[in-house]
Amino acid sequence: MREKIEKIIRNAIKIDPSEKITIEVPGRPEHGHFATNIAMALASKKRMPPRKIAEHIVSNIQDKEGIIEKVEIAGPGFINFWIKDEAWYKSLKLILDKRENYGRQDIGKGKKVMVEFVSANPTGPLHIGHARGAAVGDTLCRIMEFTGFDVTREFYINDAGNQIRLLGESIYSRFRQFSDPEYPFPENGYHGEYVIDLAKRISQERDLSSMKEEEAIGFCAERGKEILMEKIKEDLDAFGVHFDSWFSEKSLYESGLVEKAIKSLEEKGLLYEKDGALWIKTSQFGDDKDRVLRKSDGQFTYFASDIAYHMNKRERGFEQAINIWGADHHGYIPRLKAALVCQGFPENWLRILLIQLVKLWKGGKEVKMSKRSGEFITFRELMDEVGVDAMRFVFLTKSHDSTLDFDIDLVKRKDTENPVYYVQYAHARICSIFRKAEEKGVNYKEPDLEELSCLKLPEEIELIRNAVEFPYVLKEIINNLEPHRLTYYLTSLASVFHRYFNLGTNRPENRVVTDDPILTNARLSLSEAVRIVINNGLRLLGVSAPERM
RNA sequence: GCGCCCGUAGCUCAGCUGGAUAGAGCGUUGGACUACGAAUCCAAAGGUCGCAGGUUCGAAUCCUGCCGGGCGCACCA
Repeated sequence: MREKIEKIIRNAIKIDPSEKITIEVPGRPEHGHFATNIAMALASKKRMPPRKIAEHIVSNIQDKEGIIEKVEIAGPGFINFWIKDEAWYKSLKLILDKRENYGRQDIGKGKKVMVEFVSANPTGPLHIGHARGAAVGDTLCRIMEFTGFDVTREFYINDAGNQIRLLGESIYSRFRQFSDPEYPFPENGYHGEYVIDLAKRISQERDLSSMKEEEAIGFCAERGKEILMEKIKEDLDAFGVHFDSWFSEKSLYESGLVEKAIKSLEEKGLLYEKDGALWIKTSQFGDDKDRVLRKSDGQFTYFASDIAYHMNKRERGFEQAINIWGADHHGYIPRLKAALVCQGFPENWLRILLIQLVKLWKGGKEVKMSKRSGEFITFRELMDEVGVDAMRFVFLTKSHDSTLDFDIDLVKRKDTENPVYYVQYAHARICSIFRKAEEKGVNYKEPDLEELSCLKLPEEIELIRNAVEFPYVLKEIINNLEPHRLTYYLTSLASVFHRYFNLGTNRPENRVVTDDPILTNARLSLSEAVRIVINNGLRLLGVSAPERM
């Protein structure tokens, strides 16, 4: 619908094709179904009063398809459009025809995109911050797939640094403490309960006491990492997040990709040696200063492997990379981007979405968490306590760049405080209407356009208008990488439906199921269309759409 | 000190990239079912959009400077 109006405007006045025309849904009904400010936007460029431009546009409008009921110029120069009911009925029919594919678009045109997210260190269980990243990342992926992108979900495993060594030391120390409580624990070791569990499990699998200390620590590190990765996979699986690929940092070293990356940078003259270390000239490309790739002790830094990793992403044919990171990594962005741009990567090849921190509340108090101190509530515990649907939905009700208060007691409540039930209830309610109709002997069938024309209530047109916004909402989400808009949209669609439904509470003639078979069928069609959109939307959120609650 | 994010109703947050009278949920007050499901709906009350300038026909939105809060500023990962 928007596209059609835009086309009509472009045909009515000469506009630079690059000029953007914003078409919005006005907040007040007397301003029409759609409005544009194009006349005001062009006023200064054309040196003409906006109302004059608007008049020019309006008088040149050619409505070949006959979708426009009325056009008005209002206020300083807005052009307001009213759409004919018939055009709305056609849109409604389109939803019914496309069903689970309604909203599917080819914005991406098959573009190969890698979305890397969660990427938690395998040194402990996932926590609530990871959960937020998982929810946002996975929903973004689902929406991108639905809009024509070829998406790969990847989890980057940081298994190369000394944190894995530290994990091994922590496990080994716990093992020794079983027999010798005085055995020292590593200074920055991992204190969580899970380390003790790992020590128990690993010592049952293998006789650690017969091994040399070094060997035992190495074994604990390797095995501990494996077990934790399994748990991470299980948790994500239960959350409905399935990665296509798990990429090990260690493998970058083993396959020589880090060396190769360094060599390539060297050939481009981007490296130099200073104080026994190898540096990269990122400061010339937007970073605060140059960075070390190889320390004076000969070890590569994490940054080196990260550069190699992103070069490898591109070599694997990805035309775009999206990384979803915790906000505490923001300082790292300029250097990574600089390192890629300096070797000729397109400016926006890598896009990074920062997810702000989550504050966990329980019993009216903030729960402070730290992996080192071992005081935390795990992702798994939360998921078991509040449920996947509520969790995924709540994480997407806030913009990703705003910190989020996650109140367990609140999210757990299965009542009106929880927006996920509001949307799910609308879905269940529609299913219930269909059950009721069947009980009454109504046979619902696909409507033709003619029949839909009995939908005359303003609330009915309003409902169609809201439902057909769905594809546009998805488009906006993709353009801005703001998946949280979907929950707002669904909540508002559910609201419009609930209001419509309640028209029938005291007035049977306004119910969906009435004595008039044609009207009933048309209203069932409308309800079905709403159900389809809610169902498609919830699917993209990874939230279930129950038929009963 | 420098950088990034946030500051909107009592609370938690949206605000369609500069538009018309700033929205939702919760909370408060008052209403609507012998039922197409009340997990819903209707109504009321509640705002100097952190502060001060600037840009223009027009600013919660863009720019500058302050003030608060969070997070970063390694030859760690």
